[in-house]
Amino acid sequence: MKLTEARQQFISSWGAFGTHWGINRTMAQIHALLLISPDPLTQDDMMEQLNISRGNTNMNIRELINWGLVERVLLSGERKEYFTAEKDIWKVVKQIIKERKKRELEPMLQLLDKLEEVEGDKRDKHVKIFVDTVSSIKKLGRQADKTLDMMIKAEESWFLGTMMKFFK
Amino acid sequence: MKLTEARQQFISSWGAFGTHWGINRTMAQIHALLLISPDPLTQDDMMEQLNISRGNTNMNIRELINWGLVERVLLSGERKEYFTAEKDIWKVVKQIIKERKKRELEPMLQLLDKLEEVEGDKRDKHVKIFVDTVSSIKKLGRQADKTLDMMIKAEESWFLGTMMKFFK
DNA sequence: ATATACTTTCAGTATTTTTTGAAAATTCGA
DNA sequence: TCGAATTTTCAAAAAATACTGAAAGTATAT
Repeated sequence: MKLTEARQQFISSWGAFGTHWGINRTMAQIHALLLISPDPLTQDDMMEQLNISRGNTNMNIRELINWGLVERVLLSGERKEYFTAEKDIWKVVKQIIKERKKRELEPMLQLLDKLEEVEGDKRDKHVKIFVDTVSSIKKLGRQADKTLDMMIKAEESWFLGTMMKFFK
Repeated sequence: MKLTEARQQFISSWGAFGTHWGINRTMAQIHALLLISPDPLTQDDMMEQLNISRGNTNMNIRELINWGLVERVLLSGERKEYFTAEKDIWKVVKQIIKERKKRELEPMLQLLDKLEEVEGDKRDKHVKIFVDTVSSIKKLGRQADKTLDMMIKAEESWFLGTMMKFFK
């Protein structure tokens, strides 16, 4: 397979993959493009390579910056802004975990704390199953939260090495 | 907080949560409703409690069954079909991991295998970064695949217990 | 100061996804 | 075998989401 075709496939699959995980196609594609670009790109480069409008490009770059996956680079002597993505995949994964944990897991745990305090007699089976369900989700959620914290702090080598032995 | 309100909040947040993870709102809400229902429900029960149409209910129940999260129950002497969800959250999580792994991670790894074999000279920096990116995603993906396999096989007690010690 | 190069915004439009509801299909008891 | 109860399907409608492009905003060089 030629590089051009392979790049095309990579970008388009990364986009499709993203949509299964609640990330919009364009954002994932811009990220993919930057991952496989040896040098920083401008907005115009991305517009051209992905066939998308200026507005769309701009919005999604900003979003990627908010997620901590892309950053602005200033090239000396250049007026234009350039963008680049973190290339270390382990760091990328950790960053995504960090953000999703903050945006989704933590608020969910807070809600569950509130819901667990529902009024009512646990002898009522509706109350019982509600409280039991909420408690058990909370328990697992808290464990996940801790585990992910550790992953965020871990080095790839430590993580892969130890996990491998651990899980044989 | 009253049970009715708490249930409402639980269902609606579970739905919103789902949409952040590529699961449609109704499917997540039906699942939530079944999780906190002590007894099996009929389609009509769900339609009424969630205010959704028959078609929508039917389609999403089927989808939940495909995901292995809900099953049909036959109540003796009843013509109608009843449905119930697995209540053990650890099992639910394992089932979701299993399905997403099969549907998404595995096909992704297959694609990466193909893309890694791109033609071209690695002294070309475009070829080099492409191959390096694909390889490193593949490496991490394979590790995730193995780790998730272990989780799927593990018991909750083993998992939580050992993970806790492991991660202090 | 002004012109120019570049970036950001956002109302309107397009696309995709989800939902509806009525018709068709199926199941089951009599 | 018939017919009522129930489930399934799917074309059309609605809702949600994403994208465009032109105008407004900013920064920089001269």
